[in-house]
Amino acid sequence: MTNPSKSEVRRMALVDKLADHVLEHGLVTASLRPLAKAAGTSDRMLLYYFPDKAEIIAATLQCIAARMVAAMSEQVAPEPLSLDALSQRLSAFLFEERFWPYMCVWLELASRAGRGDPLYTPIAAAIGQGFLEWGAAQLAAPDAETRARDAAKLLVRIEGMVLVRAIGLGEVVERSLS
Amino acid sequence: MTNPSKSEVRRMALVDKLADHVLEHGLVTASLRPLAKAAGTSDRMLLYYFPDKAEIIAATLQCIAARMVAAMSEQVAPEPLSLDALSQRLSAFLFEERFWPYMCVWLELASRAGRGDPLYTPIAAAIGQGFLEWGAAQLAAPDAETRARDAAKLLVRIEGMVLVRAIGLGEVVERSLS
DNA sequence: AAGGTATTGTAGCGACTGCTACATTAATGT
DNA sequence: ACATTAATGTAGCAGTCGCTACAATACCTT
Repeated sequence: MTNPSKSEVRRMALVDKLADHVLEHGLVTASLRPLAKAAGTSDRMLLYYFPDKAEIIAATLQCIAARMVAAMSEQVAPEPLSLDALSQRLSAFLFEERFWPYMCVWLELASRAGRGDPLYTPIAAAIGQGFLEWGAAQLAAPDAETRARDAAKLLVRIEGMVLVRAIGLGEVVERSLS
Repeated sequence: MTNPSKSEVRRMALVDKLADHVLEHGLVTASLRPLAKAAGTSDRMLLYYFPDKAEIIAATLQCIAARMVAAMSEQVAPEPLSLDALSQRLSAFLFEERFWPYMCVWLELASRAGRGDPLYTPIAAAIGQGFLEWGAAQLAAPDAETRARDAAKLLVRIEGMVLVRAIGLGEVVERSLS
């Protein structure tokens, strides 16, 4: 059922602009009026298209996650890679300037999920799971067990690199890859 | 110069209670009135002992960091350990219930530092550096270069485990350690 | 006891928060 | 052309934010 019911289309266009704003400024400053202004509308209209702020943020984060998934789909290697090779490759593009905003939002999301916030926890878990599967599909592994373990190691590694870089220790990330 | 100038003592006692509150509820809800209530005083008094909120938070975070450092000092192994062994040992106690609040605050701190916030960035970097040195001192390594590299790997690994666990994928952390 | 300083309470300011009531305009179907 | 619904603006509410002016108390020195 294609359901582009006009208002649905409008909602999506709105969410797209909201995603831009959140990627640029983060979740901390994501209050209704600034968000609305960034989307070229009013807080009134945001709450016309969505029941409340929580749903606005959820939709925005899902949009951001979808963009990230799309970007990562383009990054599939032509052939399976070892854990080290994939770590290297992954870090190389996750730290590109255009991707870093996603990582920043991802960190904010994780920090909220860590506190058990019911809005953010399931979204974060889903995205993490997506990362994990993406990695598992790219890894060269002799058997399923090794694949699962290496995928777990990969996830831990890249998330660690993201966090370490976020706190300004980018050179430590480099050193860890050597 | 011991400078327990009465008001200094009072300040420190205050900060101690603020640290408790932040560890329990996080930075998101750390606004003046709730903080003051948790410390058994008023927002008015918080701003009597500190010039502004930024300094209050900075002092509180430094207190939290100091507690963490103290806790980790007790966790030194009797002898140098391999990277894997130390990872295991470290994760074992960082994920204890009493330490997890520190990790949650640490995540919040990192997410703010990632956005370049001038208040949080230097504090986060200093704590990260501390982690790094703690690890380097515990690692068994044939030479300085290996030690530095392994310490970097250790930091990335444990930060990754913290983040992955925060998003609810604790079992992935386990798998990555196997 | 007097005077000065350190500490604390009360009250509030202006800005912002999520959200809503009410009214108006625009689009749509009949 | 008219009635109905969808979309939007205006205004505001009750609450919170960081912060401050003013006044009162408590304490300490002389």
